Amino acid sequence: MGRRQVRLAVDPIAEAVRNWQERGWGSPAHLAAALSLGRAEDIAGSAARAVLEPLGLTMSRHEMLMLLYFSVHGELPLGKMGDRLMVHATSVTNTVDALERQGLITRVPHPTDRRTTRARITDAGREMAERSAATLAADTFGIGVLDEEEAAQLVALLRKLRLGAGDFIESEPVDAD
Amino acid sequence: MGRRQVRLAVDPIAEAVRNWQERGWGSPAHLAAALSLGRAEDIAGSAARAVLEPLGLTMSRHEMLMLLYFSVHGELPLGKMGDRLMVHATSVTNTVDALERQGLITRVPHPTDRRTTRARITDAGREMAERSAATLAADTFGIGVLDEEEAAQLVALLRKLRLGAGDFIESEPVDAD
DNA sequence: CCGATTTCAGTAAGACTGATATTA
DNA sequence: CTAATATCAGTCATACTGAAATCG
Repeated sequence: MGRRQVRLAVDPIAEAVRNWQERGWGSPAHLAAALSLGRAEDIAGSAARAVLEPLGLTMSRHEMLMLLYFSVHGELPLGKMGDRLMVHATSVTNTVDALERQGLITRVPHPTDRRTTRARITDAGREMAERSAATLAADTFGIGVLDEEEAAQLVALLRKLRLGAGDFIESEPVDAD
Repeated sequence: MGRRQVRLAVDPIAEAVRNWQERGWGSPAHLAAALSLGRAEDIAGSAARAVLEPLGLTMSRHEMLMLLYFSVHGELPLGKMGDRLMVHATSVTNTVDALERQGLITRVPHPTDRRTTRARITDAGREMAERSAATLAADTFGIGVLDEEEAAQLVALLRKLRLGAGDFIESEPVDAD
């Protein structure tokens, strides 16, 4: 997970942009942005994984656990979770297996549709969710060098990207009251 | 690679932020930024992988190929490549194996230090590098919804993040002349 | 019979650990 | 002898495909 940490003497992205321009391969703004996204995700992701690992969680497991934690009845069909987390059905099975082995969730049969199975978060799962969330927050999700305004700018830029990629449907912004 | 594509009715990140605030778990700006980074990388990464896959390349292989393509003599020691690409030595071995199998690079012995091996890009490798680079650029690296100014803003924000994480050493900005 | 839901078996790429051979 | 370099064997988490079982 993550990548080897070696401090480089020059910014490799700036260098890639320079090379790109020298060959006349078109505007490098999007190249630099794409490369930056990859590195930034690795930075934030590595920090998150480092926090989660001693808790016995991976990113996938943590995401599923939080999804269940915030669900209305602490319980969701596996298929719904696959949609929400945007992962394959087989990956859902794997992740549910892992979390169930850890006692953080349990599989419960759907009362009416006997094809479907639901996952339900356990008390231990709730405790774990609160603990991992608090630890991640205390670590500022690995991006604490950005202040709140910069983080907000980042979110706004990336929201346009996500919207353009069809990640979700545009809707009225809901202010927390 | 990538994740299952299902258009959601609401922005899952906005929802996570709302849940976060309701529990009083502190300022959600960094949460939203971290989640956005993950999704954005997935969007750009999936687009890149979709372009590279029909060429027989993965991200790792493509990065190594471009590194060699832009190197002064088309040739680098494996260890140096590991530093530059920030991957483990064993991963370098794997990637070099794959590219060599494809005839895009060859292993050449180091003339003086017989411990080290160098990878050299072949003519076929150069053609492939130019082809994959051109195709990725034509695809705007999967982030074409952003205009050049937005891409530049993104790069600037993420540069601060990378710098803070010790990705590279700050140095004088080099304007392309 | 058709389609939805979940699971299983198997494959692949990647990151890692630990051990090993070679050589500076 | 010690450190550096590269490789190998094996493990792990993840993503995927194709097939199967169950059931509406």
